[in-house]
Amino acid sequence: MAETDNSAIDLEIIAQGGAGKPELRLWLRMLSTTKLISQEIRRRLRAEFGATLPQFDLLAQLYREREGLRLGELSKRTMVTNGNVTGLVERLEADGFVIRETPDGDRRVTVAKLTPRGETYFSAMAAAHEGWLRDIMADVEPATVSTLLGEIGIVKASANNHLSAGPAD
Amino acid sequence: MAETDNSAIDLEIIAQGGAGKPELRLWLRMLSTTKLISQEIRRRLRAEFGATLPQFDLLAQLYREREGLRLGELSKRTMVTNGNVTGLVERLEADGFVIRETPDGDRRVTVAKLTPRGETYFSAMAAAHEGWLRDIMADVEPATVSTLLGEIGIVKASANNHLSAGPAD
DNA sequence: CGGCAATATTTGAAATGTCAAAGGTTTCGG
DNA sequence: CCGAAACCTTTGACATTTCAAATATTGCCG
Repeated sequence: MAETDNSAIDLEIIAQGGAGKPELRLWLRMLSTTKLISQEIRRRLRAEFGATLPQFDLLAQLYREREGLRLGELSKRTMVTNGNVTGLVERLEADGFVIRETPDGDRRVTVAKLTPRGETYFSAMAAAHEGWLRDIMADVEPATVSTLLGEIGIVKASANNHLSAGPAD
Repeated sequence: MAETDNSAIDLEIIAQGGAGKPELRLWLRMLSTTKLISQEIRRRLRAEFGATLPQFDLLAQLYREREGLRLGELSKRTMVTNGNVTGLVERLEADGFVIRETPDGDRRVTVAKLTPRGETYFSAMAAAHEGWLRDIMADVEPATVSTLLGEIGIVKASANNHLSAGPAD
């Protein structure tokens, strides 16, 4: 069961002793790796900026679209449910990083956009965030990073084609 | 705005799919892929078994250790915080899938173990779960699965070696 | 013009997630 | 033994998460 991994923190134990089905093993390894890195990023975001990961994600989307985004669009891009976006934007607005406004044309819609303060705040976080990732992946060869980017893309495409709800964007 | 404006210079590309630093792109792709598959698994677990993903994870650990596990050990293996394990086990116990007991030797400890009903329940879920994964990854070549397993292992090892808290024990 | 389906967001209940602080229980040094 | 340190779990405050139901608004069709 020991392969190249001695970590005690390891979801992969679910698989039958490491001899299990390859797809299952791959999934468990992806999941535990992502969880590990997420927790590290979250820890640093919290310690250095007092922010959470979902907040960072949401701000990142708004940073790309200076005109702002409708909440439904934010929901799709961040892969967060509608109801969740409401609460996230509420808290970010309370902190002064975001403002909500309803366009004249369609009063069903709420558009969120960054405030100047939000832009400054996110800029600092983004720079740090990128450095953290280079640090975390410091032992991974550039060629491996490149290969992984493509192969994980294949996995993502496959998953997208086999959703019970039908392919989503 | 003239002189001391160095805040938002080359960060436009952050969080974007097209260009930018390879490590960042890889991370974002890993994250979105994992999120996508997690959501699919969660949907099916809920629809077919009325279970949640964290519950499934926890039961999987107990299934492998028929003698039961201390809550702290469960916390490490599932990568869930201590406080969270308490609530998870509480709900699973209320549903009759798990029992808690305190060993005679050390009354600080709580050990959780599967009930017979819990074993039956988990067996069924595990079988289905494995099938779902083969389905979701149906378009990924076996050779790619194998390559990915190794390369993601490298990423995980690198992350583990660069945790701000020091390597996870 | 009236009504109804489609669209967009909010709300509410329940579960999960974090961290920090508080509770008991051992264990060990003096 | 006694008291302090170490250990294990629970609790509490908050944020995030999902789904489903409720609201609100628009657009279209008859």
